[in-house]
Amino acid sequence: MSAANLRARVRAEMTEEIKRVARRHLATDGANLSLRAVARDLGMASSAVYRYFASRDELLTALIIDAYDAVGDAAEQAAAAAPTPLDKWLAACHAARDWALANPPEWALIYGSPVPGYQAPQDTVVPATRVLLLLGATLAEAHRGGLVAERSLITGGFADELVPVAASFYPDLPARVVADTLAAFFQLCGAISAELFGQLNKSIEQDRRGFFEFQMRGAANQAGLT
Amino acid sequence: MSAANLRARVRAEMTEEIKRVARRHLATDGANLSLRAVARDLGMASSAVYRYFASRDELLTALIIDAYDAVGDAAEQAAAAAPTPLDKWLAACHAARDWALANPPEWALIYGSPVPGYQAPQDTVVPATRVLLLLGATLAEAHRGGLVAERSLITGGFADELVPVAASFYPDLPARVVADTLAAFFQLCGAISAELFGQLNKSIEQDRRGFFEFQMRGAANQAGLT
DNA sequence: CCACAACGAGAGCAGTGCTCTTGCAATCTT
DNA sequence: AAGATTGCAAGAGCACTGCTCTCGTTGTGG
Repeated sequence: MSAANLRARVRAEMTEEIKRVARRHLATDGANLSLRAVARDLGMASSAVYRYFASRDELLTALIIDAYDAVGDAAEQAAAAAPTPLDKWLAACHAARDWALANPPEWALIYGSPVPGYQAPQDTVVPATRVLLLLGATLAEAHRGGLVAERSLITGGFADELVPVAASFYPDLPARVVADTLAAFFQLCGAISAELFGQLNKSIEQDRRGFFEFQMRGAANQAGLT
Repeated sequence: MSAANLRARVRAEMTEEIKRVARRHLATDGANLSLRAVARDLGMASSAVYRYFASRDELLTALIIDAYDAVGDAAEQAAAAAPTPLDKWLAACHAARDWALANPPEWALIYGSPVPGYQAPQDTVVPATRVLLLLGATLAEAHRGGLVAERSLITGGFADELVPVAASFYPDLPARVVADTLAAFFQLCGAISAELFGQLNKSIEQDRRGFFEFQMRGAANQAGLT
């Protein structure tokens, strides 16, 4: 049955090869990468690429899902290797930052401004939440272990909206901690994007990692994790 | 001498008109707006636009500077009308968010992923720092009034890098507060971008403003401002 | 063995940023 | 006021883009 697999195998390899070259082009062209340029690099006609991806957006979607999974993998592995919840927290944050620094255009693709005219399909929402869920799981573990300090209750309607959404993942987590998880995740994204997109242009050159950890310790502290 | 002003006046109006139409196109096309489409909307040849902006990037730069100034104005005015430092802080944050919600593509232009191939010229750095400087000034004022709580000293080389940069703006502000100002600014950007770019897609629908204020109060609290 | 589906290549369409040339109107100089 | 100069708008054109269609070819399942 090797003959039966030939086409499928070649197709899979070709798909991966296209994505690899597209990732390379992402570095220079950003979100508006040129399908023709990718095809040219592969020595094939541009129309042939459409046998593998129905449109440029579909190729972008594949890259986006891969990126979400890559940063999710990195963060989860780093967290798994750390002993305490706070260590897991910091390890996950650093892993996300390290991945972003190693793959800037892909970070921009998933956490930067949305590509104009591109509508993210449903396939992307699950991988997109992995890092957030990891932070939440870390906080939930710490909460079960009594490591999350109590703080003032939150006021406002957003807590009532947030709890039912989080209930399926962390049934026993108070609304305040859920809100802090989401806030911390946004802070993580903000810190990495700011560094990556040049917001702290010349203010900190050397110890950017230290400043990042300062911020993430602040986020953990704000959530009550010590 | 009205004749002498005619050309200059028409040119200024035309420049403003081009930017206005370009801003409108920004909403649909994002950063890769079409100069030809802008020209078409204005009823002129695409080549004529090049009399006003040497390239698409130069037009983008003009829009970026305008956007920085607009959000800076909004935040400064809001802060000026507030009594206490914490009120100023929250007012500035809400003003920035309100502006972003009213002008999403322009927010994406300045705080989203950088436009591929676009190198921000030097003209943009001063207006880009206005909101950050406003947060710093608010904290500095609170610090002079003894309203900033003392916290643990920061460790790491980033403090030594940060202080000389901040010294020209806030001579008497401790390194810890400077670091918290920068962190808070990143948190502000992260919170707005996350909301705007769809990160909290379906988790909070109604009280997004409340959740934003929750985050910004957290940032202020983290900086020691109560 | 053969029908069929998958595939690659090429031409073609409408659109893009940008340049160059051409003609015209406004401004400055004498 | 006449002439020189400059600013401006328009059009053609180049190289590029995403995408579609058609046409041979080649691997695959019945």
